[in-house]
Amino acid sequence: MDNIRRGNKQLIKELNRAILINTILNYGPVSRTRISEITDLGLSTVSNIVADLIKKELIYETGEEESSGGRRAILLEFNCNDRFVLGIKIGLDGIIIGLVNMKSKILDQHFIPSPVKSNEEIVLEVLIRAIRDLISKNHIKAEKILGCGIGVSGLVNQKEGTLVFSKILGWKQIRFKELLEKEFDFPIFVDKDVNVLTLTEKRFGVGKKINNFICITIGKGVGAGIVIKGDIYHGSYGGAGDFGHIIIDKDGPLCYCGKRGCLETFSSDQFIINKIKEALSNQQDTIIKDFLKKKEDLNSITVDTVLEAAQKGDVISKNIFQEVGKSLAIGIVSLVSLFDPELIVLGGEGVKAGELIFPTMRKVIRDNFPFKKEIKIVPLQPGEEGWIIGAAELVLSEVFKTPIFKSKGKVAIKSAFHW
Amino acid sequence: MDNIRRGNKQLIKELNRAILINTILNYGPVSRTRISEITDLGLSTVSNIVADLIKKELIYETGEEESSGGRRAILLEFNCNDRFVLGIKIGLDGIIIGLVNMKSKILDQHFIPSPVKSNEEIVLEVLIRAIRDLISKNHIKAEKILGCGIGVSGLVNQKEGTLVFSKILGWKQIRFKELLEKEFDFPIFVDKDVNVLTLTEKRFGVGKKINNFICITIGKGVGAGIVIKGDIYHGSYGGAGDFGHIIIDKDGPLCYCGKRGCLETFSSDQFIINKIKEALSNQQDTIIKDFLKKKEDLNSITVDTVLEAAQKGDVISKNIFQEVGKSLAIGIVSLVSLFDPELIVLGGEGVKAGELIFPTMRKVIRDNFPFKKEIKIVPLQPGEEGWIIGAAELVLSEVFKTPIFKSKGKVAIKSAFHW
DNA sequence: TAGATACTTTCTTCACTGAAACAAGTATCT
DNA sequence: AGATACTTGTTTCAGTGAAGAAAGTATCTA
Repeated sequence: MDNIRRGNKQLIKELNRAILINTILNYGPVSRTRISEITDLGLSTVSNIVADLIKKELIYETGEEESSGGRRAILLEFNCNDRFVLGIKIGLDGIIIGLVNMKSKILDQHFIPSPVKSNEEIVLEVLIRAIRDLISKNHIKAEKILGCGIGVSGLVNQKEGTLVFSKILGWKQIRFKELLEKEFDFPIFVDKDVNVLTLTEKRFGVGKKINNFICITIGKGVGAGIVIKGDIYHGSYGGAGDFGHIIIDKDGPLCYCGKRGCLETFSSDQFIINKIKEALSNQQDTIIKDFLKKKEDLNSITVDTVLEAAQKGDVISKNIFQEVGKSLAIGIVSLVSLFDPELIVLGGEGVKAGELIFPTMRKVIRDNFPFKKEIKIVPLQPGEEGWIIGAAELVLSEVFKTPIFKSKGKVAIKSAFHW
Repeated sequence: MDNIRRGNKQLIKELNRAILINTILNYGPVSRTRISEITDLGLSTVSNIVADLIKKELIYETGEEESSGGRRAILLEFNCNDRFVLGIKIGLDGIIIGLVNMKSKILDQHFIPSPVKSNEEIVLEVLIRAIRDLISKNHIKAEKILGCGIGVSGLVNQKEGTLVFSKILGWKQIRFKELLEKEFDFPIFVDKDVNVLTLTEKRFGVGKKINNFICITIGKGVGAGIVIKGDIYHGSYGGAGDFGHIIIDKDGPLCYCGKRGCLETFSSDQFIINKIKEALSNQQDTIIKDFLKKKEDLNSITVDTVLEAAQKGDVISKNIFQEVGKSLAIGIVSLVSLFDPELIVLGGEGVKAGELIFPTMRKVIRDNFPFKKEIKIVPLQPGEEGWIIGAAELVLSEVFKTPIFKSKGKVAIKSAFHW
């Protein structure tokens, strides 16, 4: 209540423009009359606002509809290629950068191999060059870029736009926002990679119309993006959704995070590798042996090695994935108890092993909720687009944010509703 | 965005009235000029709205302030005793019912001993009589009652206003809303007891200015009320916050809920009783023996018995409480990993044993987060007011809800901003 | 040409706004 | 004590500009 703007003509104006633009985004191409019907705004009001928005080049007329017995309707469309957004995903393998239009369509994307194990300066240098290259290659004026969103693995301070710490990347304290904003004239937004992927699912994917859901990523680590009442939930200090570090075994083994019995100690890539190494050193019968050139070459084993073995029918390997499935299920059971979500989405590298993990996982979940009707669990198609679109969405969601709330402090980005 | 009202004069009007009433509620008694400063509304606007609200008897002038060098300010106050709300808490021991004014002050309250193990009809009958008695005893016209909030232990369907199932009360499928609304002309709101208590803390207690926090109740069961972005989070099906049934030991003992290793199997009243019985049957040395008249009278042991023993220094009993503390800590660690809240509040019967439980709990939490700065954990004073105020708040929060959102379906309650 | 549908123009309404007027006090000087 | 200046709080009133209503225009079909 306290953070709501007072009512005056300015608010009405912005609000109705927001409603109108959103209607065109969702229903477009669409006529004035139809907009009036959908939004319940007066026809003259719609006409006036439309005229204003056309003048400002935010929308444009794009032909006529078939007649339905009278004058043909003039269709309106959002001018989504007038300005652009950059979406960046920083991963262990490298950086993916994409140019995205205002309707979240990827226009161009590039991959820059990893500058991992680098320090702040080098990472930033690579990013700056990548951004400049992308902009110039697409012949876009820099002032047409609305902003840049970055998704990165680790603990992120959203407000400061810094990566506080990332175990996987081996980085800490990288001031993306501050340093990139020095270089460019558009705002930078940073968030955890899981949250970025979750955002994509919320806006365009399986979570589109769902208010409360959780998107779990399985891979090097285990994380979760939490959507509550339609928004990503970050927690008070940005650390929410640390699904990999809930405790599923109170007297379990020590985790690198300092706790005991974390889910991640039973389900991450490292767990799989450790398990298979253990099996090998116990002389257990697994075809992984045949994969190794030298017998001692244990360090060359990756999750993909084990996955391949399991897919070829190796029992030991299959069992390991099943065990991962069981542990994930235990974690999900707790998630469901706490969040009671409508949907759980599974993403990340780990879905590649889905066939091996999910059946056990689903079974354990079912067994644990005998009185509850089946919980909707949907695996995601792997791919890079999700990350880019989500990162770009960090910017777009700000641009198209409902103009009802007071903006405290200096405004990071100008809302589309008073361009 | 889709659920936001379109901008027009009506919205401006309601919005500014809402802002003004809220300002008076928060800062009152307060002058027109001060309201203008706080809200940023024009002075003439404030005067106009005030005149309107005085006419509608929502606010009134209540004397003058000391002069600060000029004309004395006329103070305005919210007319909080013009209408009333009922708050009911249904517990194992009985029903507490309270008459609450619009500023959440309890004006009268009564206790009706338990109709537990009764069927739907009897429970409803008792409630109806209790409500009638309270209203007539206080000489209040029924039309002055805005609504009635009910807090009850168990799984609640908020929308339907039903208790779906309660293990503790042994009830299922009680249609509070439907049946009580047949009897009375005001709307009924039902929520889980934990959420009701949490609501009180959010509005008036330690959580007042905190956006994200969790309120844990310890007692017959273990539950949690979750506050996210200032609102209680219910989950998609009303089951969120089932903290007692997160899994802290994946291979732990079977819980009555059908899962294995639930927190509640390590921390509820039943756990404490079972543990002490076990100790007694193992002939361990505890002064509880002396408490029992007959040696075999094991079933007379309650948590209070064990608590008394522990407070008298009984080592076995003390250890049990410490074990509870440890298990709760493990659960809280997972909560923190998932929610990253600013604050954790501890309430419920269990706080009586706080001295025995909390030190261990805090230590285990600290040990588990070596890299994290201390987490704020605040125990609550036990008492009944919290339940009543929270239950009443279920109604008041609807009455004073920000008038920005579209109300879908038929409106449950008329907002104060267009009385 | 009648009827339907889409859009535009013109005019009205009404809640906020800001400036000025008014009201009622304090401070200070004679 | 009375006059004057200043301060603070409230009301009045003309003005603004957004939505909205109604009437008019444009364009299509049958």
